Amino acid sequence: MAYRILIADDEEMLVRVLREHLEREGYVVSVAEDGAQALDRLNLRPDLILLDINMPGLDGLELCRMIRDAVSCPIIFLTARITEADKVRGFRAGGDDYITKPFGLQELSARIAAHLRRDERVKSAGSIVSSHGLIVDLAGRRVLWSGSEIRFSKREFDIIEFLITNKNQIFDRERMYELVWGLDAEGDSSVIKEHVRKIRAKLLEATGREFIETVWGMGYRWKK
Amino acid sequence: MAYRILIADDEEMLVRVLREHLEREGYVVSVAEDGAQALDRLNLRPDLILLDINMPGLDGLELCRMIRDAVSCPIIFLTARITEADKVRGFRAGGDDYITKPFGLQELSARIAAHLRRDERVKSAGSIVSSHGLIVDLAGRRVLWSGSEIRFSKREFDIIEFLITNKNQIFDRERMYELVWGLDAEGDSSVIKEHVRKIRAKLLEATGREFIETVWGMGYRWKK
DNA sequence: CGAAAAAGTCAAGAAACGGTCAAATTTGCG
DNA sequence: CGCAAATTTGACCGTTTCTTGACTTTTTCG
Repeated sequence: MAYRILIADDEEMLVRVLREHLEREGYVVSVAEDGAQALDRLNLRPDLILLDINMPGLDGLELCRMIRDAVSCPIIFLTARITEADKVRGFRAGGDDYITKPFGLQELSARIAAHLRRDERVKSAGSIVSSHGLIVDLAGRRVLWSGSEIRFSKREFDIIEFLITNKNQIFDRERMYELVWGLDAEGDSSVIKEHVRKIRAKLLEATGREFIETVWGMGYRWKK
Repeated sequence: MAYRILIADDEEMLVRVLREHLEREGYVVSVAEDGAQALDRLNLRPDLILLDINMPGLDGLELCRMIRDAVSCPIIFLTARITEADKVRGFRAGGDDYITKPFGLQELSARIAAHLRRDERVKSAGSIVSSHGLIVDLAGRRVLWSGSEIRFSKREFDIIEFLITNKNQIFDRERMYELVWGLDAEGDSSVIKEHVRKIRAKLLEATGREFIETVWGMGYRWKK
């Protein structure tokens, strides 16, 4: 299946060239001309986003953060010129790479391919996710905080893994129960209340922070 | 629950064959013979639309855009022949796929299935819809306005989600009650008055704008 | 104008939900 | 088998949210 690339840029000429080039390489391209449209187009679940950092409307970095909240695909900034400070801010906001205008199409293609490959690897490897300094090692099934391990039982880790890999999404207890215990599981989803309590207690004790948020009537979510 | 497919095409023979074939595959099929009828049938909330691009009356692309304004389901164009330029225009107008006549029923089935699967993924993954700067995060079940969150209760969010994903359509309270609470719900649809009041108050307080419009005697609609 | 229908407002009781705890049951392991 | 840890269950309580019904305002139309 073809990779989907979202171009968020308002320079018509540039967009036209990019679209043509990328479509020739077999990508499915969609375009957004401003921030709001870009957010809207996330519906299409792009595999990679090319984001012009200077678009009308929303601030580019802010936009990047919002995109990051919704999808996890690589984001490459397109930008006129860039300082070291810009770079740092960009990476903080969740960008993965920069390419400064004007750029060659060959170079762009190479970077896109690299990111897609890397993303593919990460997805399949199942590895480490971190969240405000908390390191969750999915392969090793351990949670680390400033060097030392916080111990969780199997169920507890299952729940953490589930929530953290679906960061910022909300799941009610029914749904979590189905997805963590399995569709065919019988039993009462209210067990989750108890597990969540334990997880929270351990995390709070070790880190002093709250990671799991309750949204009344809707469910739980892992804070970004 | 069976998927609903809307066929918008005026060639009687073709429609008859399609209907029979799709019904045999378990879909619920409805047919529109011109643009106006197609728009009307959107009430049935189809899960996918097969749209003949050359129908009497409205221009096909224009029709596609109007459909797109109202519903978000996949739209597959049925067309006699197609150039690259047509394709681009079609995608711009919000089409998702093309299939050129004459086509095999097998191929059509495959494409339909693929789109329904993808759409299901998107729906369950949840996504983001924006409306005049208001950002509704379906997965995170929250509403953002210029960076900060406007809090809504579950029912309130359900209603917002429903209206905004059916932008520009009007729903009377009965219908909204059925579709948001569920067909089997018992109770009085006049609760909606109260929820709408709360939603409006919160939105107005935060944004200074009206998003939900009352159409006297008809119902409510989310302003485009 | 004036009556009837539709929509909006408000307050209060009902219902649903989440957090907590302790006790019961199951599981893993020596 | 038998112990300890993990998991599940059920009950309770304070809170938040939902619903209801009475009442007011707005709109329509004879």
